[in-house]
Amino acid sequence: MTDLHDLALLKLRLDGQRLTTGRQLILRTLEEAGEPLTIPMILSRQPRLAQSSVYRNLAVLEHAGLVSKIEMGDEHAHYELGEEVTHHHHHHTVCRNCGKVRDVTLPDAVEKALDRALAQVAAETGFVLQHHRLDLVGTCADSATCIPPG
Amino acid sequence: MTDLHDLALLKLRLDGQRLTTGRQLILRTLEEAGEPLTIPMILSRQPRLAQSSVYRNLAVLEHAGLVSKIEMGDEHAHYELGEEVTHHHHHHTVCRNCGKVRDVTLPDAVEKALDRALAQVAAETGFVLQHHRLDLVGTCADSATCIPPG
DNA sequence: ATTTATGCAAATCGTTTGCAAACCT
DNA sequence: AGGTTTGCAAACGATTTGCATAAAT
Repeated sequence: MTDLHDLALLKLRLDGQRLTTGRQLILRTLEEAGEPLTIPMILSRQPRLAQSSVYRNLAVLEHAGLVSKIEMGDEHAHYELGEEVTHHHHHHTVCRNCGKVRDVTLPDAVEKALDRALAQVAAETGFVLQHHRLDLVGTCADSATCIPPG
Repeated sequence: MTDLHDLALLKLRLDGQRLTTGRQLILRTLEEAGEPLTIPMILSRQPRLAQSSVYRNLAVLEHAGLVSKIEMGDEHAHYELGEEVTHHHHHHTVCRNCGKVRDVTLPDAVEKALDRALAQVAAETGFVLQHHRLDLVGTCADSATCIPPG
């Protein structure tokens, strides 16, 4: 895996953006977490960061393709390093009880068959397919750690 | 297809709820639309309805399994008749330009293979899978009717 | 010196809620 | 007469924005 700092520098430059201290800190926080984080989670791990700057910087990082935003209805959106950074195509499980979002990977054969079927359906309707999102909705395995927020 | 009124009466009764005029009107509006509607769309089609009552009633109808809510990040949520009402298993295309949400159906074989793969993945991680959501993200075919909101 | 980023506080906007009046599929 | 639903207006909460200050990977 390419060094995150260098890749970030490159991708931000392509967008005419700088790799500031705050942006680096956000990227490192997401990298270390290894799972999707909400903004309150990022802020609690990095109290020096200002909330509004995190919102703004995540938008910049998302636009540069470094971060991907996972929106799950009403609660806080989750953020993680983008697939171009992690080289890891995946989907998400979402716990309806505690709200936790985790990465899951499908067998390659299934993913390919799905891609083909979606391209086919899109072609039939004329829809211009850019990508798809697949979420597994259910509840956590371990009720000891599955505690609703608030 | 069972008559919507009777099915609604039944399902709401099971939830200890009444089928009021407003709830009927919402259900008929969704039925006639034949596609997912946002609350502003429902209100513009039925100006007699009060916004807060529509929010409350959609929550009641969703709980009774008559309506399903489609949440797409920041914008208004979309609502449509539930699959138990329409007997029509499907997913959604979402236009990144105009925000429109449309129903799409996958070939049965693909859907079954996907179900199997997801059950397998869930079993491996212990996640208790209830259902999945699959969205095709892209842009509308017809640029003449694909106009961003606002 | 100039441009861009930051941090605070205020504004936005979809949605929810309190409460008194209306309803009674 | 009793419990539910409605409609209005106010509250909520995640996110965005205005503006003056501070950096400047």
